[in-house]
Amino acid sequence: MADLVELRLREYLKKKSFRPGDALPKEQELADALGVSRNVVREALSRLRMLGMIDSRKKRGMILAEPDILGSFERVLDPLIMSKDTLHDLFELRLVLEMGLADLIYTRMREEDIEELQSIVDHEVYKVQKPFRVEHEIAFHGKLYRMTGNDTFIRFQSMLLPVFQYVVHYENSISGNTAVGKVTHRDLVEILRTGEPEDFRAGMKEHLQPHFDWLRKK
Amino acid sequence: MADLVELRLREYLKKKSFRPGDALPKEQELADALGVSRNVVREALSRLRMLGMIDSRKKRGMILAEPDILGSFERVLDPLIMSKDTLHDLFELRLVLEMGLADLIYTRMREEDIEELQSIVDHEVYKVQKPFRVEHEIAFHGKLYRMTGNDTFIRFQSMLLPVFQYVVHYENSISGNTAVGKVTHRDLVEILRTGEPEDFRAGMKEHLQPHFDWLRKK
DNA sequence: CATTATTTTATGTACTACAAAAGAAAGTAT
DNA sequence: ATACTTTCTTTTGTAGTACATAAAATAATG
Repeated sequence: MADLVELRLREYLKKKSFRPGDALPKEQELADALGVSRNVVREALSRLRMLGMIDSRKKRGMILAEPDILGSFERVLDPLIMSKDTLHDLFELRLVLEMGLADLIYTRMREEDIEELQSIVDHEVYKVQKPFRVEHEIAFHGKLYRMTGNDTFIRFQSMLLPVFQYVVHYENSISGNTAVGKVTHRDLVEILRTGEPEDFRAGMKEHLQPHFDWLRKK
Repeated sequence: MADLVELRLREYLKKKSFRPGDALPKEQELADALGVSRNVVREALSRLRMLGMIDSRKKRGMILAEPDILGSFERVLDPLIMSKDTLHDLFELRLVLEMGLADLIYTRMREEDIEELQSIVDHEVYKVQKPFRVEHEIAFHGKLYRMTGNDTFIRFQSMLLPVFQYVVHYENSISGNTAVGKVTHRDLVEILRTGEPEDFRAGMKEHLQPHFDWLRKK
């Protein structure tokens, strides 16, 4: 019944339209008000605390805080305990995100971003073993996400990294070698320099084409 | 220090490489092993239970379960307690998702999906007040997400709905009226029938153009 | 008036006790 | 001997008490 108390607390916070920084009633009062023991209230509060919705200090009581949207997400994103289906779903999600990035990137990118991307592809070493390949992928695509200037986005993508690695590994074990698209990272940088968002989307599609092919095969 | 215990439990589960369905040690044993009271262990367990990582039944003990990736997410996605910045980030995320959907949709869509989309646009009433407009948006774009056949995706989008409404409302309060793109839902359906993924992406871009313009203005 | 000491108060942790549920075991009847 | 019922037994779930700890509020002191 800690579930219920959690729900009640949530409703309470909503109803009273608390703003971040406001103080909450003390644990014992909440327990009395809800007709449960302080123990149960603490379990529920512990959950909200984990989600970053509240912050509690001794004596001062508890304060409503701005929840960290992605914090809770990170805790369950462990490829080891995810079903293969979910992993696959997240892999597709990542593909969709990369395909949709173009407009946001073009809206926000600066000259120095291009330079950094160029530097990243210049440091890429070809025909190396898998671990390094994955590193390159992360460096390049990670920079693309950062260029959106969207913090939630950036964190989201870094959370999806282990999932990505896992699926790439899985993909490898089937087809034997890492699939590489016709459009390289270097090509994408060139497109960013001279092309339009549509061109970049088309290039990214080519770059990711092996993954899309793999999807279709399944 | 429930934070710590939570972390420890998580490490423990990872180290022992438990599979869903396996039984966990009982609460008292965990408490003894970690050198804390059963109370603290319960707080940590309560968190994991909330995340869907474990499932506990009386007498039978606790079982490791497959976490519900998005369940925890839903709990904090309340526009009321989110900062304006985060809301904005999520709005952008939604735009990116819609722009990237094309390929997945084309890979999975069936004839009856088109029919349903057609039915949705046929029922749209023009020049109606805002609440209905939002309803149409949800019906149409929601169907697009469902056409991907990706459950995680579908749930993710339904979670983002309130965020979307909130931002649309905010957008309205600034520009005075709801911005509408040159490409309508009806046009998009037609593209799905006869066009290629690239055409759909271009159409979607036009459809969402007012939102992108709004982003640039900020 | 400033600074220090004391008190008060709310959270954090530990421990005990008991209710409830559900599997395990024992007992009984056909 | 098997099927059914009854009685343990065990483990989670809830309640309540006690005390440590930290920090704010208040009192005391120079």
